[in-house]
Amino acid sequence: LATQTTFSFSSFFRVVGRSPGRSRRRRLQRGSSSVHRTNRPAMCNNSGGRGGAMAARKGPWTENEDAQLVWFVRLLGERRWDFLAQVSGLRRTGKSCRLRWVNYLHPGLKRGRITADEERLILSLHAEWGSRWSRIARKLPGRTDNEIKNYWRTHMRKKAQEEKMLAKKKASSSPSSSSSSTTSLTCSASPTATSSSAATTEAPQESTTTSMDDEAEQEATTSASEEKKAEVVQYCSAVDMDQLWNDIAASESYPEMM
DNA sequence: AACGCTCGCAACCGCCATTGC
DNA sequence: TGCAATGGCGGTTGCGAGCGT
Repeated sequence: LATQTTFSFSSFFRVVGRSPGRSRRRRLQRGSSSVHRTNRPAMCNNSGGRGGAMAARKGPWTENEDAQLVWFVRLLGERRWDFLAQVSGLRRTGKSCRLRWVNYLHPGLKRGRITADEERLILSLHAEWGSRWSRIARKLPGRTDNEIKNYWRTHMRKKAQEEKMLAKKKASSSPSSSSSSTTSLTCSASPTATSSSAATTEAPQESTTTSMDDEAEQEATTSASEEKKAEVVQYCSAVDMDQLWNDIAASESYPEMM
């Protein structure tokens, strides 16, 4: 069980002591097979990796993982995701941590349905920029590129279906049909957008898919990691975070000190 | 109640640009 | 200047909920 500790205090200082950024580590995600295309809770090997590095977890995030990630992001800031993933003890890749934070945990996120205004904006921006989702997302505060992308896919699917229907109708009816029928679809509010007030409501934190293994494991390790967290807090609160990063940067000059 | 279908969304993958040694 | 690490981005997948039959 000791090897499965959710937070490794010693590794924190070991890593802080050396370079948090550029470890001579092989890329985690490259070259991994596409077999694991699943959201199921699963442990899956990374290709390569440091000596003794644990396999990165995949699948849905648990509440504990979320809490841990939030805690460490607040501590270290929204940067150096790979480092954060290492020191947090989360058995996730930096990419995964970043994604989770950006798409789900970020405090500025607006939950709820896309409003009619937002939809109009998305449509116009998409017409202008195409599938530049992150760019579009920047124009919609509180919305993520993933969210907009998903919305657009659904929207376009609907649109495609409706246009198919219209085309069928046209084909079956006389050729002299009315002309304005198709255009109303693109820029009007979708049926879903009518309840625009829903956007402001705080979505309940999902507690969904915590597997039995996870629960048992987390229960066993939570208290221990809490203690360790407290120690880290003590360490980190004693130092200004900029100071901390400066220290880390300075330590990078002596990578083999540890 | 059981089944199948659709939708919404979280999370993954691979590619690529950037950064730093 | 080249290479490796990292992060950002767009595309894709699969699960679960909701709904109709």
